[in-house]
Amino acid sequence: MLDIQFIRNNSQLVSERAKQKGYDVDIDQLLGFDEQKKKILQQVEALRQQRNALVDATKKTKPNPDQINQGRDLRDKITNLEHQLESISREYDILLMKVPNVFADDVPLGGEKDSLEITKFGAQDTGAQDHLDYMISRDWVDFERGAKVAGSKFYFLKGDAALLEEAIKQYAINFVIKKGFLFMTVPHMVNTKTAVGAGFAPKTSDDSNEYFLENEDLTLIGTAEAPLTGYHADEIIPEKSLPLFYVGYSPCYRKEAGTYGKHTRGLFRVHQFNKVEMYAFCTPEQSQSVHEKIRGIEEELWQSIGIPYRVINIASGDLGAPAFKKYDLEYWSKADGVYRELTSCSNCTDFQARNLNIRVRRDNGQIEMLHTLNGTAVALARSLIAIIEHYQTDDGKIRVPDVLVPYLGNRQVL
RNA sequence: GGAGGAGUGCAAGAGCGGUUGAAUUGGCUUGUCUCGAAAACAAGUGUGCGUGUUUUACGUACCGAGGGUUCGAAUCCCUCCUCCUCCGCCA
Repeated sequence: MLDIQFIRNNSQLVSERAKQKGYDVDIDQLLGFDEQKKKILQQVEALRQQRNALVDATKKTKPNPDQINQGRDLRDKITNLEHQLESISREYDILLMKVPNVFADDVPLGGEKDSLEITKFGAQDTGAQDHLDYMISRDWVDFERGAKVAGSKFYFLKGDAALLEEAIKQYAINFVIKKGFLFMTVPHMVNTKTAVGAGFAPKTSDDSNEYFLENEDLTLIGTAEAPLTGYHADEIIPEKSLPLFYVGYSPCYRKEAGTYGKHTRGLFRVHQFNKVEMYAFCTPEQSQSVHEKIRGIEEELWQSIGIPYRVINIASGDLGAPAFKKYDLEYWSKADGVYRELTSCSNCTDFQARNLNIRVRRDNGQIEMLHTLNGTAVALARSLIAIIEHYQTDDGKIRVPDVLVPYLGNRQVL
């Protein structure tokens, strides 16, 4: 969520940015609730003050009947006002949670097509066999049996494809560790507080991309970003220990309902995939450079694997609620002759941090919200697509990218 | 899953209806002392919200979470969560 103080002082901007992100929120109504809430709170506190004074006066002696009656009267008034406060607070909270983060000045306005290309790597060759056809021909993937045991868009990876996935994972984790990130495994389910705090839809929402567990306050994670965001919830971190860099590995579960019209062939959009995710906690003044650093790691990593790509600065309408700025790295599909999303990194500024109460204690003792950032190192299913499209040999094999050779028992070809 | 115990400030740990925002000890910060350090001594040391002459101040809330009882709750009652011990089960 945003800081109410910030919304009070910048209501025009917040309202405009929300619209440009494609969110419909009534800032004036929110500020109205804010005013009412404040007014009632002041009344409640004045009454509490009276009550405390009364109690104070009767500390040494037993209260007389008159004082007890006064106390009863105060109690009833306070209870009554507290109920009012509670109901207004509820509406206020709902509205406040709906306000999306603002975004950076250099974020292009508009929708998916308005995202701006920033940089490009490698050639835009064509003529590769489609990954799904190829993998089926090698008996590397089985969607039919995936559907049998779970449902459509579930799959088994088999043989060398599964080994290749493990190799990419190991390579990526080691790559990112060398950049100063601490490797962690994470819970694959999170409670509602954590899920919503990280910016994911709650169970009550009907357009959620998440899987929920019956009779439990648990959501299957769609990304390790969720547990990693919650890792430092309700903590105050000393300034000198920031920035903190973590890299998590986890499966990602996504319903992907209502993805009609989106590219869904093969492994590109599935209900479950594995991902190596970078995460950072830092001070507000560090977050821009940390964002560039994470983007730089993604580029370096994918260059080292030898996959052509471009980086785009995501347009406002595609940013989502938490992101202040987002880069996507899109690999060049040699089979289809288009760029497609491979990784993504976002600066969420203090939006997630405020939800989960994650703060920094400055060297001078001051306390404020810190900033959080996340970025994909490798999303394994899509990584397989990219490699299989770009490393097909003339005799129908897959040449192993040089950097992955040590992770495949020194095999050069699969 | 069953039985029992416990959750208090940075940490350990007291308090079990009013004098407790919270004893005591340790940690940390500052000061005295010292060439410096240690030791000793002294003082300080939470967070949110609101008000204000917005650096000193005042009010209010917070003792796992949420409800309740009461004139008054860290203290009593209820529900939930977490941790520990024992039993069961199990990779």
